[in-house]
Amino acid sequence: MSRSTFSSELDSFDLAILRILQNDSTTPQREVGEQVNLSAPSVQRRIKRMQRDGVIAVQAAIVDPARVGLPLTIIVEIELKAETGGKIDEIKETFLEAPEIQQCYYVTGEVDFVLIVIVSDMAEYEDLTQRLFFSNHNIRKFKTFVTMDRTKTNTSLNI
Amino acid sequence: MSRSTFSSELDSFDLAILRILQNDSTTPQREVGEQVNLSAPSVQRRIKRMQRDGVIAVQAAIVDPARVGLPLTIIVEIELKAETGGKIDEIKETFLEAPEIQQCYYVTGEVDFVLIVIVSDMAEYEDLTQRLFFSNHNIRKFKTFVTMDRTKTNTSLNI
DNA sequence: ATCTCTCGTGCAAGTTTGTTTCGTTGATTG
DNA sequence: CAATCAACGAAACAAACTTGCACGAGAGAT
Repeated sequence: MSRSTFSSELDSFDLAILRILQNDSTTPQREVGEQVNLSAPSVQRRIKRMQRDGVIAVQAAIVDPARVGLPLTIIVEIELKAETGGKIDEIKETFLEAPEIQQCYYVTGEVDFVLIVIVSDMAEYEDLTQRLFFSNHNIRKFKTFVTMDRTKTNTSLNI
Repeated sequence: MSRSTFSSELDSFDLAILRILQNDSTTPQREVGEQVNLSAPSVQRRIKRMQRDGVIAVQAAIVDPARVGLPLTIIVEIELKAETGGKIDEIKETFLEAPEIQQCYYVTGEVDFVLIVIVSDMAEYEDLTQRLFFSNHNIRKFKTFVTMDRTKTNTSLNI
């Protein structure tokens, strides 16, 4: 089995390694190697390359928000004003800077952005809406969905 | 500084450790210790406990979906039929089992579920809608938002 | 076909990190 | 005040990571 000439291409070994690490990144390289039939150094070189190339974005500890005082997950749909053309990047930047906004998607359809916000209580969310939504003249309106249950919050992909 | 008598409570050391690990879980315990003013064994004991107690859900490699052949992120809003009361758990189970569904939130408001789906192309998404949405008689309707840009897909919390 | 260049590999040695042990300290309680 | 308990750090130890090196397979050129 051989690697493509493009360094950014992944072969079946790389995918097998990713399948393991996206479920548990603490798995020792030796054990990963055993599962994919590769030596530990080889596994390490592949991981290093995938980190360098951005295939692996980060290795992170995923924290349960309810256990650190952030029991409220809120999904927000944002609709911009029609004439808001060149200000998209500006709005994205605003959302990127807000630590309460965990995820932000720029979407097609009836709305323009979908946000996932994680806060400690409704007061904090109200404060956020004042700072980021009501005071932003490019936002026509927004809709709030309070989540009752975080049924599934995976980080792994179907690879 | 002391720990509460409840083993599941977190003190400021624990939070400091989490702040580091949720951004980079490969940080050596020794280095974490230096940053929070604790010895490496102490850091380790706290990490172990937080893993055991579920404060740290998993440590995972976060993979860029576009780099592994999954360039399409789709957000789906699902509205159930009114009489669908006791079948919520059944529907949740369906979503939990589907590997293309990365996230699922059960929400209040105009819709009942918000899903984040990651697939390779529209054909795969259409297939998913047939299998999970159209064939499910508890679903009244669903709305699809195709994302143009994954502006922010953090896993870290504002702690 | 043969040569050569490149790339990835495994092994082994060396380095760093993670883990366990053990004695001490400080706070709490009887 | 003594006993108890929980958490700590230093040191010893085990495991994992990292690096250097030589080998072998595949690609391209002659």
